Amino acid sequence: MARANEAAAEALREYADLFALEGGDPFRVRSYQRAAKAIAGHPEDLRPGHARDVPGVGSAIAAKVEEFLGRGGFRQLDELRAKVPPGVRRLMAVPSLGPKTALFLYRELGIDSVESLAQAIDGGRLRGVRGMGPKTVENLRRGIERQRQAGERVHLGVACALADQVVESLPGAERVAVAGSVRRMCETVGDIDVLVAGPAELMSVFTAQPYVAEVLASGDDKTSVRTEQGLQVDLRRVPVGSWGSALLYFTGSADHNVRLRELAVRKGWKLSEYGLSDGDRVLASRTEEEVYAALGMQWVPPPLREDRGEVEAALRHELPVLVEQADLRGDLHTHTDLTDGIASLEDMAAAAAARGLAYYAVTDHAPDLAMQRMTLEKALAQRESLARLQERYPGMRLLHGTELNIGPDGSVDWPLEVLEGFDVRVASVHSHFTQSRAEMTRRLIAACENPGVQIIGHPTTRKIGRRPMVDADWTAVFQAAARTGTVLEIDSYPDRADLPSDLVRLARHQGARFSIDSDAHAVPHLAHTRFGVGVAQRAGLTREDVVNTWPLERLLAFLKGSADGR
DNA sequence: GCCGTTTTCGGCCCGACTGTTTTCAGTCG
Repeated sequence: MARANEAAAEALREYADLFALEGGDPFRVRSYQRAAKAIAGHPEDLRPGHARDVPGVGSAIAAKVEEFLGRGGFRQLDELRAKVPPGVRRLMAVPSLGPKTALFLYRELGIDSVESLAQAIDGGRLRGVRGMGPKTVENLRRGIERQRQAGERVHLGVACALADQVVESLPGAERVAVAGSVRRMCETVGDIDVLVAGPAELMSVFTAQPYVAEVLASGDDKTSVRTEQGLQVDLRRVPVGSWGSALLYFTGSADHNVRLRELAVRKGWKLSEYGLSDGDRVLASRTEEEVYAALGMQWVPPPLREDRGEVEAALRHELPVLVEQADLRGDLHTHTDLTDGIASLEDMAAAAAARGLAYYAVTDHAPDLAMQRMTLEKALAQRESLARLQERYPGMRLLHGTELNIGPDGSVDWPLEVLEGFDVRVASVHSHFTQSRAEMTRRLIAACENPGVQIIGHPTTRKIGRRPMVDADWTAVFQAAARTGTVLEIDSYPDRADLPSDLVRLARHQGARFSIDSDAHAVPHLAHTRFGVGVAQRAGLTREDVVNTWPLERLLAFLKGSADGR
């Protein structure tokens, strides 16, 4: 993936933040933000001399990017960094705290970090300060609390990118694999575990990598570092002969491992990272499959290794055949630059075809989300463009869809006769997140019962580390979804992972079906479905549970039938 | 700072919500 793009985009995001903090022109701030978004979402790697090829990058930003590609920074960024302490920028990450307030707190009260803000709140120093009423202070306190709960953990998208980078930086290894919570596809990750087999020099290769900020500990068999972004990475070197048992041990979860060790003990054996052994005799160690087989079990896919019934199922040889990314035949929730995507309809469709999809729904936002400036006329014009574009893709069916807005009362943008003109109708909550449980439950059930609604998009609306899930009686909502044949989305965006896997389990128990969608706003986002598949696997979903693994005809019949049946 | 069937200057996603305010500023999607 385009690593230079992400680094350059992050530099521009930082510059936009610092520029905003300095009171810079908001339109210029937005230009930097837009350029960052466009660069991050650009399907091609940035190359020197080609920054201007990215839409939204003009001559001024191109010059900054070119300088960044050359030396990892640019002059204007350096100057602003010298003026504004990094902690002040981090203040802006506190929900409800923007640039104006951050600068005010810094200038007037000397608050230059989230920590000093927390101290100021606890010490009552904000009392009586202009604009800092009790509710504002309480909101800030809660925002800081929410950040702390997310703690040092990052979402899986960040963790996977770093883990991939670590693996690629160790080409001298005989074997290398990511273990731990990343391998289990946990929605958030506290540290990254990587396993290698090979010479001891790999450790010094590792500590010399540019992403390493600090070496916490380093020996021949285990090295721990902290990266620039604050994440800890543990690299463990194991003998190739015990690769399987080591991978098993370091993949976890701890609870799963405990259960396996108990099984071994019951047979009079011992299981450790070095192997499954009977006294001095090693029974299995080279591969995970051998170890599980020796214990009389099926190999357990890592996303299931949480001691939530998978051990028993594996002993009975009744593990589900989990849905995989290759099973996805289509994507039912994507955007274009007609609303808030950054790529054209043509480019998104081409990328979808290149991914081998059999069907692809374009679901731009509907008019009730006013910021998107959508109109029925625009939607109908898009439908015509889509029909013309279809001729280019005999192997892929283009579906015209929409992402509706579920209003506070559960209603959506258009009347049924308009909705029926769309092949795919996703409906999502985008506002009024703080309704009571009773109101939110009624709202979501009303959406399920609307015959024009086929899929509920990102049902909880959470954003990891930023916004909690809305409060609803999920059992009641999922029962309504099952009863009406309304599909529940697993939004694959790694900072959403929404539904979360625990709720997917609950919903499946109620008989609901799911779609695993990218919610792509740019070409590279189409690949995010790997994360959505991880959520589904952790919940034990099979192909049958996921409607966009189905052949198109079956999918369309299901969507239509569920609408008719209400 | 970007961009151009509104076109080389003058717009730029726009409205709602929140908490504070006495007429509005900041934040968010």
